[in-house]
Amino acid sequence: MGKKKGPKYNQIIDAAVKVIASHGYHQAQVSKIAKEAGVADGTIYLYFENKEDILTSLFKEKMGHFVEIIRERIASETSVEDKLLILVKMHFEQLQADKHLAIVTQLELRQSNKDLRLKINTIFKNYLILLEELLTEGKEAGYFIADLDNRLARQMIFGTLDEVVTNWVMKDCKYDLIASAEPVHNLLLRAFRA
Amino acid sequence: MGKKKGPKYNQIIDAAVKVIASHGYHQAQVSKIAKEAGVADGTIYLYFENKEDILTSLFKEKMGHFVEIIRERIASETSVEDKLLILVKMHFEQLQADKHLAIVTQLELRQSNKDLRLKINTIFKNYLILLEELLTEGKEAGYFIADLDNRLARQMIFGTLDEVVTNWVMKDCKYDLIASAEPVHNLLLRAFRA
Amino acid sequence: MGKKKGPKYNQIIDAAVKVIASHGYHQAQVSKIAKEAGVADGTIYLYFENKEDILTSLFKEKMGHFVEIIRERIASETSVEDKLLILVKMHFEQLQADKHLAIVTQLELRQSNKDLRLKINTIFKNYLILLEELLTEGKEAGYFIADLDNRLARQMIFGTLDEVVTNWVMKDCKYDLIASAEPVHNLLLRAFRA
Amino acid sequence: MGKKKGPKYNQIIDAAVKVIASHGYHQAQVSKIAKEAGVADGTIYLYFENKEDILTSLFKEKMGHFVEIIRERIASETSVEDKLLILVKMHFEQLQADKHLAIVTQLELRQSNKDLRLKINTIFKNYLILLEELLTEGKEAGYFIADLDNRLARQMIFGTLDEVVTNWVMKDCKYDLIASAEPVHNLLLRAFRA
DNA sequence: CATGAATGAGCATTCATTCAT
DNA sequence: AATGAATGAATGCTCATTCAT
Repeated sequence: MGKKKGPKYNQIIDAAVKVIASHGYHQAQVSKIAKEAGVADGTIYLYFENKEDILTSLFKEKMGHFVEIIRERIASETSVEDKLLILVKMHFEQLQADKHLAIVTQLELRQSNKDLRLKINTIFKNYLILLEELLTEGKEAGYFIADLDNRLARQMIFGTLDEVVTNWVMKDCKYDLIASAEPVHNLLLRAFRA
Repeated sequence: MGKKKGPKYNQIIDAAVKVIASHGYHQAQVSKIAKEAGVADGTIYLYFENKEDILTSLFKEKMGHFVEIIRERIASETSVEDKLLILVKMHFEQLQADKHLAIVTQLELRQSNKDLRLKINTIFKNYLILLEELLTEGKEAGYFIADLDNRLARQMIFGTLDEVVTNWVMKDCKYDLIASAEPVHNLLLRAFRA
Repeated sequence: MGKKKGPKYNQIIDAAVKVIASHGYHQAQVSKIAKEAGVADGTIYLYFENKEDILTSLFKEKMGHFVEIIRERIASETSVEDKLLILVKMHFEQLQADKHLAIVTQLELRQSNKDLRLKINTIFKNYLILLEELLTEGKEAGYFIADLDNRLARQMIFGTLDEVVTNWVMKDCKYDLIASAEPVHNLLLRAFRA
Repeated sequence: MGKKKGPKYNQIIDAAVKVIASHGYHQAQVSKIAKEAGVADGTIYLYFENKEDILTSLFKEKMGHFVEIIRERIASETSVEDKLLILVKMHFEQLQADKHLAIVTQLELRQSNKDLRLKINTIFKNYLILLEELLTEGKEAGYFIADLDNRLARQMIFGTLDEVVTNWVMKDCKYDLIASAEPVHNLLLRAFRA
């Protein structure tokens, strides 16, 4: 069981996103996802351990590269300030690019049980590491205040971005999220700048 | 049905907090709450419409005054900066004072369905209003930058505080949350200060 | 318990008829009957053994004299044919006179469990005895065919009257039931007349 | 849901008849029916929408053809009198042939709520239509009195047959019901014959 | 690989009845 | 006598998961 790969693996994940986004987490039964994916209920279990595994995998597949993409794009920048701007922009861009996914990750998946949420947090660890690297780099370069508490600053960045996105999703994604990137970036810089 | 009042009303709510905190949202059956409260299952329904009503009431009773208390305490301060410090401190204090409640509000209740979460958000509206008042006051007094975007700043404050508390809860509340109040306050002030 | 008499006894029975007629058998909770009667739930149990006892008593009180009244009125007639006409007329009259009661006895009370219905049948026994007496009298007087099977004839009379009344109730009692008395009487006589 | 077909569909209906007949309507829990049918509780819901659907289907399956069978058998007769005799005989025969079913339809199913009973009545409508056709035919052929009221006559036939069967069921089906067909037929004919 | 029929544990809620006041 | 708050047993239905085909 749980043999990943094969085209059905992605079919099922995409079906899950679609079903959860349109019916909500609690109405996303395995049979509904199977139907949407065009496979039999049992087939799901050839690709995933159990229902929770679909959701965790969904998160990994869709958000796993999230950090890598940002990290790569940032590498070519020299200034920490620009790096942070890129990060904020890309965070917003990636979620605005797939509104179904935004609904799923910001609202629906948070209704999952604690275990699932813990696994999701694991995936975020790389994001947190990236944030701390950025903060350290900023401090070492003398751009950020020397005694900035990395954990706190990281929580401020992530908390702010997450709250901004969640508010946007709750307003039905009907305004331009990316337009908020620069103002948010400015506010964060003001907080951290030496 | 749903005649609030009577000591049992509070007994049941306290039992719900305890049961949810120790068993988790999805393992908090009505019968378990009743047993913990020392009443019969049916008695629950003399005080609450249904299970969701227990949770909404729990939130209203425990968090409803949250904002009022902060607002009153803040009224006696003159400086906006001090007001914000009080707010951050009290936010942390109230949650650290009842760790069970912190677990319930930061982790467990967020697993509830969309309807319940919408009701919970309604209760938060007053908090957001208070935050915006504070921001406006700060701008008018010339303490905060004149073109500060209220919505963004409010999202930064709430997002940061919420993320800080959630991280603390996920680390089993084992360090002093209140100690973070001043550093958080400093960071926020840096971001907003003219 | 079950001490009959006292004005509340009748209050409760009348309330039961009203509640059952307007809300239906399955929505006639004891608490609803108590409220309608203007007494506390517990008071019901000072006058009745249990819920079933309310219904049986209701039937006894309202239908118990049914047969006696008919029997008395019939006594003064000499012809069996006229006696049967009186019986049919009075059967229809008594039910048309209290439509609430007609709904309760023809439709709602038949949803009760088998035990209750058996008790109700006991009350009807006197009616069946009266019918058989009439049939025997008719046969002895030579009006009715000599080899008329009393049981069958009794079932025909009761089955027909009951079906006619039930159809009338199901049509919302909106036509004149008593007008059917003579035609029904004629048909029955044709069947039995020597 | 509710995909009729498959042997289990009939297994479940037969189990329902058996369970209701032996335990009574109010003690016929879904789990009891499932156990009797030799399937899991959940399997019931692959074949029926809900519990009420089991009972309605039971009635349709077992009584739905009742009228058709009588109608077909009657078609080959020429005399109205013989047709009526066939009808009475077959009515009794079909119920005597399955005593469990007789108990269920004459006693238990009448305890069901109004909705279910309305659905049951719909099924009976064809029976009433058949009766009226027979009466009209008899009048046109000059066998029955010209001014016979169809509705009344129909109520007399149905009321009588139903009462005869119900009495038989309440006497535990311990005498021969079919033996009553001819006497009942004679009585009815006497009532209607010109 | 794929199917989908079958499984069966799990739970919120109602309401007749009691009994301390 | 009268109250009404408290009781707690009882049950239809869902849905993640399995396994024979």
